[in-house]
Amino acid sequence: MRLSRYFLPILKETPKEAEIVSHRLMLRAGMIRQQSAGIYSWLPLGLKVLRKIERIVEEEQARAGAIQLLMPTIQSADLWRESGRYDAYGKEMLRITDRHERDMLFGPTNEEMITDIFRGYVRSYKDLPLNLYHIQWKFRDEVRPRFGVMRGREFLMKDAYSFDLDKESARHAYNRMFVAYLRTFDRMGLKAIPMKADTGPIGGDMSHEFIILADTGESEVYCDKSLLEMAIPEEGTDFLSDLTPIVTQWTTPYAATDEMHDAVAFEALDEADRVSARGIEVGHIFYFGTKYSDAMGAKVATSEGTEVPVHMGSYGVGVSRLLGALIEANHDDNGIIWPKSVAPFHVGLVNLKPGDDLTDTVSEDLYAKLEAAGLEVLYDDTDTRAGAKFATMDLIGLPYHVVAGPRGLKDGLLEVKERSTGEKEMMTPEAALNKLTSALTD
RNA sequence: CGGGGUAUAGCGCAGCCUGGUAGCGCAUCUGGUUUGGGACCAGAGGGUCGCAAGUUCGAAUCUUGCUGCCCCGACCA
Repeated sequence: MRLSRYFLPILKETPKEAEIVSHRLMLRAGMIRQQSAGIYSWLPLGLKVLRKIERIVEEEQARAGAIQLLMPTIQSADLWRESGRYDAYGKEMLRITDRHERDMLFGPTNEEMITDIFRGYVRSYKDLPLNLYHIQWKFRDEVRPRFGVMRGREFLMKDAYSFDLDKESARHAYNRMFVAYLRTFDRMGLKAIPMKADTGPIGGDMSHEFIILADTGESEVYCDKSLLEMAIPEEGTDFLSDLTPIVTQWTTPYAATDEMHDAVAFEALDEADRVSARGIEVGHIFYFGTKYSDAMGAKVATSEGTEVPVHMGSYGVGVSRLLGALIEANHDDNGIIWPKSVAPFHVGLVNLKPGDDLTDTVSEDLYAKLEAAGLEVLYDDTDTRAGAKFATMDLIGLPYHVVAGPRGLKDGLLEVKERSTGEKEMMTPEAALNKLTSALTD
């Protein structure tokens, strides 16, 4: 992409409403635009990152056996009356009336609708287990939206729903999502720690929040230091096998959010192993048994020919929130530092002197070759000063910057800079091409 | 939902107290000089002063009501 043809509205000054660093940087880097409290337009650069995150989520969901579909944002109130939540949900649910005076709502979540889909088609235990998910915009009319996309009213969420014959198989479904989440966040370069969460009326030990440690987190969290270094399940993990050992490994060390915190158990740890920090919740997995299948009549026939309500679980990832969490975890004074897996572009190629034959020729050639090698390149071909170009590149945080200027090209050299370390190295265009392709394609 | 704050050009702000035709920096446009870490000079364009009512000869400024947005707390992917 040529920067001269792109839409990248960079702000030099920080809008005053932005308090936390991720919100500031997203606004300054031209990723989002606030349209109303807690409601944002996603500008091209922000949308690109959002899509990369979605892609990773989709790949890991598929690996774990979840099937993607898409449900609407607008739902009928009748479904929610069946489950009893129409009245129970409260003011967070945005209620809408259509032209026929029918009660509708903008979905804050989709348990009712997925249960309706399930009961409409599935009749037999032979069709289980089943895990259906979608990535769709949700609306929760938060009293106080804040922190940019970290607590918006409209937000993009991945929500998966599992259906199983009994509690034991539901546990396997739960474990599959547990492992998928470990891998998903790891692939984004995030350390997400599963922490015991409140299970509500169901009880048991089948609810975990996945928490990123960051100073600007909304809640206080406590965990055993060993969790920070624990190995992530491999790509080749067999999701059909018993995943209990992995889940046990990850749930045995102490880890809890504020509301589940057990100070006695925590202080039993060696002092050096105690981590207490702020956390951002980016995922939440939950087993809720037959709550909705009972209320809505989602039953299947067993091998004995009897009918039983299915056991369900739900598994959420805050996709849009993850952008905020990623920036909170990866930035410096100059701007964002994107992990390679979610960067909007892999390389920022800076032509320091557009109009100069040498820099133009070398830049255009390298631009074409990098793209041909499958890399996404933001090519700064604009006629602005060097300082402004560098500042922009640092702000938007692409993993590698390549600078083509007259000074280096006298000797046939470009400068290649790694954004995360700040390390700069002079090399020929061929060497730069090799270095970047090997660093960014794996 | 309780408490606090704020609203003036795309962004950041001054002006308001003490009413008299709206200003600064950045950004934008034109011309020139510049050119390796957010250049300089000269000129130009751009504002229903959040909305409504009131007071007044006259309201950004005073009064009342409404609305938006932000912050702190209690709740949530």
